[in-house]
Amino acid sequence: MKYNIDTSEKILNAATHEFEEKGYNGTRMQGIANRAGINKALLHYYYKSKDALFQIIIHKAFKVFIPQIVSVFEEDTDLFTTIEKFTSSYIDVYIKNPRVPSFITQEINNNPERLVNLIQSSGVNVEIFKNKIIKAVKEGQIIDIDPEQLIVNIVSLCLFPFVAKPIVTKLILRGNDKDFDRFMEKRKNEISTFIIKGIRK
Amino acid sequence: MKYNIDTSEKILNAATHEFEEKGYNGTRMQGIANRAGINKALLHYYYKSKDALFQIIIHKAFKVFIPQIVSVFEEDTDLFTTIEKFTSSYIDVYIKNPRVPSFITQEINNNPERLVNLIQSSGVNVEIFKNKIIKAVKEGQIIDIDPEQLIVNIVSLCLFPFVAKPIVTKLILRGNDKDFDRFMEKRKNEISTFIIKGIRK
DNA sequence: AAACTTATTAACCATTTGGTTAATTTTAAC
DNA sequence: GTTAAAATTAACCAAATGGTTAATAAGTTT
Repeated sequence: MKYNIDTSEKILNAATHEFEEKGYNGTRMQGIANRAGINKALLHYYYKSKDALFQIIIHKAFKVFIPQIVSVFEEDTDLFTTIEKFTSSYIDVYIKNPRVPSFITQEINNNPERLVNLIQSSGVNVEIFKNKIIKAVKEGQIIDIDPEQLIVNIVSLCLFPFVAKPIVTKLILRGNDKDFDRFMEKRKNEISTFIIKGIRK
Repeated sequence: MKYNIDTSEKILNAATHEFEEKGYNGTRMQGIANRAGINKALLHYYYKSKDALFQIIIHKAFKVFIPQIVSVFEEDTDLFTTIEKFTSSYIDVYIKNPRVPSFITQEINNNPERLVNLIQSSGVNVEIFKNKIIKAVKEGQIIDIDPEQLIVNIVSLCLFPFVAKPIVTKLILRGNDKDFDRFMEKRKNEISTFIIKGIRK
């Protein structure tokens, strides 16, 4: 026997929660151990250091989420369909993993370099999407919009609500977590209409 | 003489930078002292504790930025003009204070309650804006859009690029800080066109 | 310039924190 | 059932960190 897989998973789950909630600097190894119901020494027995554990978790997060989105870019469909599919599946991923955007946002501040490298090395290629937009402009299908502005628009509309979840929930919706979920579920389908109407000629 | 105003400001500046860059948990009192070119004991002589210092800084940030935006809501202009003015001045504030959105975003994660209270007590009232949207829908000026979705759209489009600045700069623009500034300067004027086209009947 | 207040510092302290050691219990192998 | 490997723990450690103390330097007042 080499490493109890059950304990290993328990730790990884606990650590993921802690890091997502409190960020790297706010997370304590003791806190992870407590949450996993184990001893701090055992934690270090399974994972060398806090940093090593964090690396694994952030890598895992990207391995899971990025590919689903990339595949949408690469499909050979028209721009409108791409936008519809992208927004819908992008929001859907985060409805199921609502703490991830904040986690990533925190990481942007702490270590921008690492994050950029991670995304790049995970095969995201914005150029394909850019070209699709440029083509649509040339063909007169959409208005003359800067492809970079449009991409930022799309990503902003999908991601920001998750990053600012408490503000959206309490200040704008004046509700609770359930109201937020409903709001995002509705958004998942509506957002592409808004975007497409904003660029269609 | 009670407290050297110069030293006091030096500390506040240093602390603001540190907190903005590293977040509450990542910031060290020694780091602030170093940056201010003083001794750690003097830091505590001027500001009771790390938390007290942080409170002052986050309050100050809100006192400065919120009122400018609220005033736009309250003006008695039509919806389209309101959107134009809001997006333009909102983005402009952050072009001049680009680290603030990340700072606030970190605070959302650490202490959502405090942030929501702070915003509410600083007089932001979304209802005025909501009503303006509802009225525009009724009068057939814009399509039948959920006012909450529209507000989130507007805020997302303005704020998210700042929160994800490194990603936008390196991954989408494939440039540097200057490219980002140019991008946002252009965005300041273009974004309202996109929004209004997206809702106009 | 003496007396007093304010500003600044070096040295110190208690607690927290990531990480280690060495011993103990559990599991698997023979 | 004995032995070896793996899993788990209690106790410990050094460095970092927020904060304090007590002494000194710089200004003000009279």
